[in-house]
Amino acid sequence: MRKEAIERRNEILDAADELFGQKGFDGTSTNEILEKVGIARGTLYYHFKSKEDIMDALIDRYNTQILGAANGIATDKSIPVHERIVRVVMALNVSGGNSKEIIDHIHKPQNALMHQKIQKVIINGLPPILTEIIREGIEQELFSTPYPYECMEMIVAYTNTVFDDDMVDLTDDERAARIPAFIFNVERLLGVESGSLMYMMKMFDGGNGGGGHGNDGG
Amino acid sequence: MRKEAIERRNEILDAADELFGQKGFDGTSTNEILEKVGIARGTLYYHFKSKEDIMDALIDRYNTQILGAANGIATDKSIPVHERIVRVVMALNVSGGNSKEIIDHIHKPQNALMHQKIQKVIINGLPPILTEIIREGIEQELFSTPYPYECMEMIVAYTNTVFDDDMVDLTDDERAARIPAFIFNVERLLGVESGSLMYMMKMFDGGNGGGGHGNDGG
DNA sequence: TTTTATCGACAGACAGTCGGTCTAATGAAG
DNA sequence: CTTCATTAGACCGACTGTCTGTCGATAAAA
Repeated sequence: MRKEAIERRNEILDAADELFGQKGFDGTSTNEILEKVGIARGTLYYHFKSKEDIMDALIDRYNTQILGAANGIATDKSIPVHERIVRVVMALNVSGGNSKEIIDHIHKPQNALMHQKIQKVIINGLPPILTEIIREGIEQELFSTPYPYECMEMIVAYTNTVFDDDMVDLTDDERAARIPAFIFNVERLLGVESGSLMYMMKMFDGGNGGGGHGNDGG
Repeated sequence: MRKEAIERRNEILDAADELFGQKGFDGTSTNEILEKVGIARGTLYYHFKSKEDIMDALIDRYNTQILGAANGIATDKSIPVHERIVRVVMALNVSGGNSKEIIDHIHKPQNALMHQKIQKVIINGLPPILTEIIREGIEQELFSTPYPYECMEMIVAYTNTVFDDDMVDLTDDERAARIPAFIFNVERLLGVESGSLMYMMKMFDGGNGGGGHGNDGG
């Protein structure tokens, strides 16, 4: 019945996480949250100052998870530079990583505000991580750009927008067709020879399960 | 007192437009709207089926205005190809065009859903318009890319994200520093020689009034 | 005893509904 | 031409149910 504050907080966050994911932020009432946890109204507001405060705390969790995962990949020097970049970006947008579930969660129509807040974290948090990889690649003379940061910013902005089910309605085929174009553009941005990153196609296919977000194409 | 339905509808939309711009969608109550128009509750719901319905109608208006303006510039063959592109993009993001006011309007923290809906219109509606310009530029051998559409999609996604006050917190100086990098990257994407688009810097400066979204930097 | 966690009744605000009213136009009867 | 009945569209405002956030009381730990 009575619990440590942190424990209760997490119970509330877990419940909210699930409910927001199912019904969206606006579609979930505080009553539903506290009923799910099995606490009274006052308790909820003892731990959180508002409903939005719950969402912000949830986003903090996501932040840690998403950027932590990204950082983990980014600093793993056993993975070749090329591959690291794709993996970091893919972890968010295409493949079936941990953070992918979060992102999918967020991509419900009712979650506009949460979506925006997560996007903000990604667009501000991911480029610095990726830029470090690029610098490494520049040192190894794999890439060549005077603006590694802005380069990454552009790539992240793109993938977060276009490979976002809410923003651009693409069939699986259309999405697949975007990938060579995307790789081509990335090659140009990073100043590498055309075709030299095309081998990454297979990573998208593999991570994607042959289709995209929905069921896989037969 | 008694008016044509279309007229009333527009009165309501005008009021909602202003109020949403000042206080955001969530921050504006239907009472405020109907008081501003000077009508009763029932009247509001006679003309619109819900509050969100009002927002959607408002967005339809924006669509027409934004994409209409973009199209007007895009098809004006008296403007050189290079300049047309910048102008179309700038009309949304940087300069003080008509649609800029709408965009600024939308960039209030409380307007996440409206923001998202407008972004969706832009990311889906603008690249086709811009792609036509690019094709013209390719014919004139100004540009060279096998993926004009995806190129434009990337540029639009970028400007809509990074030059968006809500998404990336940039000082006026930081924003100004992004511009040469942005132009450089666009040059690479469009396959033109480095520096050949740099003259466009002045367009950003001019349209921007020397600063950015806030008061101009001294 | 003091602090920390919990409770649940309550207030205030809001979106959307519903039965009813008002008005202008139409048209038929006087 | 006038008068009265009818109708449909525009409008009204009280009301309902729901929701968020507050507060004083209370129980359990420290």
